[in-house]
Amino acid sequence: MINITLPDNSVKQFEPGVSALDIAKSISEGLARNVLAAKVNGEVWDATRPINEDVNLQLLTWNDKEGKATMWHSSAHLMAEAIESLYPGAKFGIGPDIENGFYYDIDLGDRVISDSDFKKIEDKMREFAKSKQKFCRKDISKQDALKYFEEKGDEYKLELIQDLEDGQITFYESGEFTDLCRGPHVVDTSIIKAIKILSVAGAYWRGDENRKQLTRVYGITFPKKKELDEYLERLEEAKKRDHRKLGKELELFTFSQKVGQGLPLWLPKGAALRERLETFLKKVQKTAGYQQVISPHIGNVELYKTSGHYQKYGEDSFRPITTPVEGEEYFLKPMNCPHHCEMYNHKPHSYKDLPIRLAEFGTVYRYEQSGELHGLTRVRSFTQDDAHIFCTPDQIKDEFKGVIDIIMYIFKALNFNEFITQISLRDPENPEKYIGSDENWKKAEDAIKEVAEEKGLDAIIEYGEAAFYGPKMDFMVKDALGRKWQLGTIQVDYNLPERFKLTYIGADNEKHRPVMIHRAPFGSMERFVAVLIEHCAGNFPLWLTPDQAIILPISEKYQNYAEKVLNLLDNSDIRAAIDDRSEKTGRKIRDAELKKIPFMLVVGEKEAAEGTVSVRRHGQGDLGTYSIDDFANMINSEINKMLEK
RNA sequence: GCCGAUGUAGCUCAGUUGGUAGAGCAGCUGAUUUGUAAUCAGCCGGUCGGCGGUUCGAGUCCGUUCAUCGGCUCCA
Repeated sequence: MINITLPDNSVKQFEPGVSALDIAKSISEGLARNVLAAKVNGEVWDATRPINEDVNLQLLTWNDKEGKATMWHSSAHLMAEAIESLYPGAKFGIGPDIENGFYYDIDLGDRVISDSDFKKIEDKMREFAKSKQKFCRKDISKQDALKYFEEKGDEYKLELIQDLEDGQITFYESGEFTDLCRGPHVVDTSIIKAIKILSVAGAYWRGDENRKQLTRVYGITFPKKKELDEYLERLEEAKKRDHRKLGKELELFTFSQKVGQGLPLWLPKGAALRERLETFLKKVQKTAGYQQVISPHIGNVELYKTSGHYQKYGEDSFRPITTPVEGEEYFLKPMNCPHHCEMYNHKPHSYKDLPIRLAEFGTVYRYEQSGELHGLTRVRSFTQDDAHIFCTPDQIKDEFKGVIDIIMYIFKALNFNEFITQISLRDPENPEKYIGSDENWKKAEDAIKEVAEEKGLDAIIEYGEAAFYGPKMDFMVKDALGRKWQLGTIQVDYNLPERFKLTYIGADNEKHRPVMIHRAPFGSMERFVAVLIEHCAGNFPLWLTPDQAIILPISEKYQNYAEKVLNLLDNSDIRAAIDDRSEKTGRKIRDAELKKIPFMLVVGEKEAAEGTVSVRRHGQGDLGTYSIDDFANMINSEINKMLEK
């Protein structure tokens, strides 16, 4: 007999060779029906795989992340089987489960799959699912595995098998489909009840741009139709938060084909909102010892030859600007650092001057590939809330701390509670890839890790993700559809100080090389505003929102009073407007609600007589009558609370 | 840049097998003077993304190009 320890620490005894499914059955039939896989000593197994020794066992169902992953992975096989039967001779790359569903990369030869083919694939999958195909795991020798796919003529699987070790290779069979796969899988296909093919896209084999592009088909499945419907509904809801849609509806920004792709036009409301963000950050930075600077939008080619950007990116950039002078070339600036380096260089510096923190809302231009452009999150012209800190190696830690404080304060003021912190360090295997001394790198990397710890950041450490010029820390936030975008960034740079020959005179009266820290808490104004819109679904924090209140006179008779209220609010720095259309109050309220204006102030006979306003809050309804002072105080105290450090 | 899809009025969309465009909202004008999510009426508005082709005739078919969307690759 073997001992099976369950998650509640209870121990049950079974004959060797028992499967997780058998154990589930011994608990209840209902549980057995829902088991998708099992975690055996921490490793996810097929529920049917025999267990031959004492183990810790956790049964996995749809409620477990690994359970979902198992079902989606099995669904990928099911989809491949369906596609193979509909498109004979199709060759298969890889077909993993992903965060929401699964995909399979397929070489269809000359054939294409488009949206209109989804239904027949779904139908075929449903047909196979119903037939209760069992997933059978089979150990196979490398030689036999190669032989199988040679006969099938699938060069992708052959390539994958070449990289595997003999003795470690398994096949899974379900119905007519056999796949190279390490598993695990669900017991049989009948658990897959609701099926949706979501989209099709091109994807390079092994992620390599120079290799063949396969057809990637995305899908998702659920054990119940209701769950699929809910998922699709959630997707629809998420699309309503899309910053491109809201940006248009709220008249924040627009694009014009005539102006050019990826070149955002900030409309009055959007520009005002952005300016408030900039003013807010400028104020914070002033307190933190930054100095604002301004540099031009173009720079001589020599600047970028010095910085090294010309050699590396010259060809993929906007083309140089030529002048009447033969051979003279300028570039639109793709970053602000070289300009700031030259500012540092305008005079000699003492160690007593450091750290020097130069900040600029600097607009930069980068020729992103056309397929990369995406609303405000990926554009060709954007404004970085940039700053460069020139300091000694020993000051890195304190400077990092200071920047993190700024970023955390910003995130708090904007209700960003969920973000991902990533620390990117050297690849320990290839230290020669990086510029700067080993000693300095170690100092900086340790400083970053320590600061993250001290600040209580739950940071992910990625080795090998550092730039060649220094380690960095990035802050990422997800958009409405779960796509990750990098916002804030803090990067150490040993390269540019070298290239620009930056120096300071130390206490020893010798010249030393300062370290440069690039940092941008927002990242770029464009991307930040985009993510912010999706985050709050257009309901901006009160201090930031375009119109904080709208005054709704009941009729023309109260227009004068409405103007008086507007004036008084203006005196209290509250942004308000009057809806003086000859519409019914219900209509004005409806329109104000749709415009997501936080406060609606209804004024009529009673309010005019008493000098009050009748307050309605967006999404909440009537709050009752307030004196104008009380209302102004309410708004301002709410704002002050949000902006508390 | 690559794969797939989409492009009709400011916005959201309709437009049967090819017979030179239609709705709602927005806008304008007028009436209405209104109390917590849409008052009524009239009017204006489109070289159907651009260019080329097939056809007696193209929003509808074909080619090409531009832009957008979903991915891939990229992101100093």
